[in-house]
Amino acid sequence: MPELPEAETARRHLEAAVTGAKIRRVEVHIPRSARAHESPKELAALVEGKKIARVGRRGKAVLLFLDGKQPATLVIRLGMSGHLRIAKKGEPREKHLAGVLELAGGREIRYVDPRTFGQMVARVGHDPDTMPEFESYGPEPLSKEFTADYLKSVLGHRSVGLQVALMNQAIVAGIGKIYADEICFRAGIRPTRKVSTLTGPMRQRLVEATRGVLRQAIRLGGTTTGDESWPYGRFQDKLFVYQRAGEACRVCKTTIRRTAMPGGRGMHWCPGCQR
DNA sequence: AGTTGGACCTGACTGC
DNA sequence: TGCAGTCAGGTCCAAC
Repeated sequence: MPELPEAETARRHLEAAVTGAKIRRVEVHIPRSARAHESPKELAALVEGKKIARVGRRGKAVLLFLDGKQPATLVIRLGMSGHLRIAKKGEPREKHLAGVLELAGGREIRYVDPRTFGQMVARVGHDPDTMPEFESYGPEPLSKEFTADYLKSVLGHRSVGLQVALMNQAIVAGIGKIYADEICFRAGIRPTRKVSTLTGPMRQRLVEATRGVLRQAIRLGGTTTGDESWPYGRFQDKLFVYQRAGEACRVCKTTIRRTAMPGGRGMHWCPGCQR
């Protein structure tokens, strides 16, 4: 499921392959994937005929910065099964092909999204901070703004558990279930711990664990899980707790537990390593 | 305001 | 073998 490291891997892939390319035409095959727009035509009108000046990222979203008469940005939110690939025009269509960006020269960027939780949104301008998608977003976890002091200011008065807080995009952008579990493990803190009770050293460990886990995952191309929608990753071999309930902790041999979190979803953690 | 839970969606998996 | 039921989770929205 694409979180920050998977979005960053996709960003780097696209940056190398399509920077400078012109988008001739946009096709929307799953209308729901353009649901932020009145119609797919509105999306196409903002994108067609423009050049990909740069490929960026904000949280879990990939951003295509487009130059033309009216500069614009195509925001691609991958949802939980979204996947971007470069194809040659005429290659067989994927089963859940949601959208196609046809490039000058016979290639195309294909956006495939079986569960259709993701979407493509075109916005005017190049500044993510002006776009409704990112209005409430917190800092990038790999930026200088993400510090122990910042965490103190934003978590001090909250009663939610740590894993829920890490997945809140308004607190920090780009973290989902896999990395929230792994960050809590590496920081040595239980995912259920109420964030208002975190100590100063714990907040410092969280900042370091977040950076360490995300950087390593980016280096390894993200995480590939069972549903093969993300074929690039090697971080799955480095997981300590995510989807390892019932198995022995790789550090202390304690059995990894799965505990239901609000919403009925599970969090994975090691009773031996996490306090 | 912060928190919780349901809804959206499809493929993979489980159990009969 | 096949079919129904359950789970997975990013994000939004309604309700407490």
